[in-house]
Amino acid sequence: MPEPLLDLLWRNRADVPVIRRRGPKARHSTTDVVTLAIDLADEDGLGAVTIRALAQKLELTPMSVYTHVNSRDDLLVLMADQAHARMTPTSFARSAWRTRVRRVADDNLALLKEHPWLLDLDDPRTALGPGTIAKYDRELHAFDGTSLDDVARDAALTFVLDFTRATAARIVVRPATGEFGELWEQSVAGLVAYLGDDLPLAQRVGRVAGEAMGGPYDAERAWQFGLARVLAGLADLEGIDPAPLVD
Amino acid sequence: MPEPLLDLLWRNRADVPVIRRRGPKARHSTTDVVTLAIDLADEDGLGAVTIRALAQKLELTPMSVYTHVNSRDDLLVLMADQAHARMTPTSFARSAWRTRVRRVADDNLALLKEHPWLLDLDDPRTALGPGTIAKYDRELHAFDGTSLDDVARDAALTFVLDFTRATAARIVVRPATGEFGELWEQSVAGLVAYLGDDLPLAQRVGRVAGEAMGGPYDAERAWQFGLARVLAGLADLEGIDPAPLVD
DNA sequence: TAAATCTCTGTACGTTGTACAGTTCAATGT
DNA sequence: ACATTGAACTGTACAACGTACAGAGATTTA
Repeated sequence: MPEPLLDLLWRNRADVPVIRRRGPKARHSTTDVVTLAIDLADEDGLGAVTIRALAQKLELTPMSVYTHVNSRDDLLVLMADQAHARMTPTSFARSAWRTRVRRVADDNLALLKEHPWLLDLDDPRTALGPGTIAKYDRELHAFDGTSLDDVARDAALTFVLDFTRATAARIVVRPATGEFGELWEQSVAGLVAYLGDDLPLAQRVGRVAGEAMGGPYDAERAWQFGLARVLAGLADLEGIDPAPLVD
Repeated sequence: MPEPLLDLLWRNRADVPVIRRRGPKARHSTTDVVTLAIDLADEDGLGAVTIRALAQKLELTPMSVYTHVNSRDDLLVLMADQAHARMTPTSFARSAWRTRVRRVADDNLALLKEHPWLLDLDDPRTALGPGTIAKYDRELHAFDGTSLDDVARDAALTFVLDFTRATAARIVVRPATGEFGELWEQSVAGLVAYLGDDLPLAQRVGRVAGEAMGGPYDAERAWQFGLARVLAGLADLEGIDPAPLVD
């Protein structure tokens, strides 16, 4: 039986590693397993990460996968932590907090674009992993030099990351083409008939926003809109807002 | 075979209803089916909404459920729309936009507390339903009298709702007690050992934020923090911000 | 009365996670 | 040297899921 999740998460520790195990050597390392699982998820989403598919990639039988992880849920946590650990953050250099926060948001958006399946994953145990904790620490430093106390600092970071995640979800999952597109258009046509002249505001705004969404520039625009709101909201908290130096 | 999803969503229309169907009368209305499905979800989450469980509640065989809905996915969309339709919004009265936006956020938080499963549901077809569209229209009106154009109005509402959803997700899903609690404490104990003295900022902030989260007041505090940021961010957009009248 | 078209049923299939009982093999204790 | 231990791996099997498909029975329409 594999080690508990916590130990698997921290498997790259310098401590206590080299107790030669008995039995045959494992054909794959834990990292191999997790990496291949991430490949599956990157290609076809979390749904494609089945024990059987993973076993095939590893050239093992399905049940042998359980030699390496205790359950599929544990595997997903390991995947998330590895993704967080492998993230390559933009340096904060000597920039003002606004710029640093912007970098945090941009980096997280990039992360979620690269690994959209992270959006479908919400296991609190992810917070136990070294990759996730290191990311948390790094991003907390974005607020260095501000007047935020510890609780506010955590809340502010959460605020930024929640925004990023929500917007990423809207940017990233865009099938919207192919034969699904036709079905959608049909539905919208029928919808117009049902709506008639009711709810004019919703119709007008929905149409405008929908058209804008068709264009390639809107995802970016929504992102900039929201990010500017986030920064303004946080600046308000600062009271006296040091003029952005690098923006 | 049941009608297409769009027609099921709009089944309460005054138009075209009374064409007497042939065969036997259905033992349940579509609304019955959806209501019972919502009951299941309210009690035990979306995972409890299985065709078989629903069939049992309806005193039908599993396959008979498909007389009323085309698929489980369609059912979920119907559930979401009904939840939106049954929402009882707080009146805007004659309040300032800040107050109105606050009401929108509060109402949505209440909705998500009542139906946490809405957090697990992300089918774009929900936007086709009358309940959802009416909600969209009502909430867009929160920005009446501001300088926002249509695109910005949609973006602003999205911004508020995304924040609400993210915070609700953190507030609502709190098992955290029972025997799971022990397992968690064990993990945290082990985690402390692994962490040692590394990442002091993450440790300090994480501890403080974590302790605050234990207390009953913090969920509320995070909510107020974020909501204040959202309002400040939007106020910034307004440029000249009319003093809040009712706050 | 016959045809059409509904509701509802029973059986069955494919896919999923994974429990359980082995088999094989390398390191350890004697 | 040899038995013991424990780890890696395998094969079979089960329960739960969504739902395809073929029909049975009821009720309206021609």
